[in-house]
Amino acid sequence: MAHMPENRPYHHGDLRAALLQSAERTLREKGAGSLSLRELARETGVSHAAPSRHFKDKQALLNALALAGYDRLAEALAAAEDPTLPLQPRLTALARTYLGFAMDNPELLELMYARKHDPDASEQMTDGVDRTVGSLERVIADAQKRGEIIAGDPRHLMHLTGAAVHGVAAFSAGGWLDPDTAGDTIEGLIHHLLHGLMPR
Amino acid sequence: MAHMPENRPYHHGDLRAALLQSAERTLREKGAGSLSLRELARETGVSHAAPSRHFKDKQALLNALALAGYDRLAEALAAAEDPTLPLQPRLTALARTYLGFAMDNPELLELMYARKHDPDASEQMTDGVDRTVGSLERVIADAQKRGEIIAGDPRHLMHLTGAAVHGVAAFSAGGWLDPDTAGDTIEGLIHHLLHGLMPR
DNA sequence: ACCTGAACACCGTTCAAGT
DNA sequence: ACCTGAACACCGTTCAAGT
Repeated sequence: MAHMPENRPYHHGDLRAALLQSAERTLREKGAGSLSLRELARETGVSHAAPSRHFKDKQALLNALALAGYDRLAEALAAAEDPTLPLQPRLTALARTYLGFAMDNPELLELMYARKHDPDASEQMTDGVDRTVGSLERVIADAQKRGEIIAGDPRHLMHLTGAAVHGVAAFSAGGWLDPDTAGDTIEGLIHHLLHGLMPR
Repeated sequence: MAHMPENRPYHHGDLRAALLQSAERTLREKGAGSLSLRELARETGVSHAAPSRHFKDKQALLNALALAGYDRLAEALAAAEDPTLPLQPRLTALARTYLGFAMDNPELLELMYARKHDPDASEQMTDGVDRTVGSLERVIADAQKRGEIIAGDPRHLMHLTGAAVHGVAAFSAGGWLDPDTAGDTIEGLIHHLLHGLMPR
């Protein structure tokens, strides 16, 4: 009458991780709007009340997804950071990486920047944003030291550059910018930010 | 026993407009997440099934809200357009207007750029974006004619500039950029886009 | 510690029927 | 034409109870 393996209490090991993984699939395939805790529980083969042991409510699960997103984005940016490159290609590589993440994970990006601040989780979010834009700050500070970029508060320049890159990425991920030319647009953005739009 | 004025069939005139108005209040006060058709109907004093005569489903109501948002934004931008101004202040005025709209209507902005495309309503959305960025295109084309901006596809320059401005606005509205310095950031963005970040 | 089952108060959508 | 009332199939959240 033993109809279940005995090596785990009820399910297949780590419900929390299983829920997050299933949630990310649903997010990618059907969007954040049609993500239901009950359906998630169903897919994972667990009762509808089980998730509440791991996430106090739906928002907590969404927050966890967003935080994981920041981890992956920050990692991708760190991997794209190449201090041996000249300034412009170095910045362009970062911007292209951000754009790539946005187009591969449009729903996740939306979630990451959604204004649903559990005032406590909002700390972690701000930290996620900081880590994400942090690679930019290093590049800018470096370039200033070498005199390749004008002086000025590096955080101000970072915010401005980061926001601009995010704007192109958000437009592209949202479908308002032709995906085929999004790469050119982001390249043009970096170029014109560095050289200016005015003649000479 | 006449407990209702006879000059209207059931409710107070224009249910569609009443629903939209009530929805926009809820959007501003409690966010898009807690916007329910049933509660809207309750507030408007009508049965929960009544809204369906005016909006085929919830998404249709959200689309209508977003479209109204584009109308208001495009109108504000058109009002801020001053062809007698020199290039930089002229662009800065547009960017500041966009930023102001974003900070006054953060939830509405999110809705306007949400990727929930009923493939039919998506046409109207794209049109809304076009009208919104359209004022930018005129400024850029003008400036090119006067030789104040380098030659090149004006639509490319418009997309790039528009996306950058949107990025700063989205960061500010989302709370990732200090609201007190958002104005400086957007001014810096326009300045550096025109003059470049590189020395000389 | 971790999960279940039942219960509660909500949803959006549909559809016959009323005025 | 416009709205109602009832019905259906879902939700998220909570909580006693089981293992």
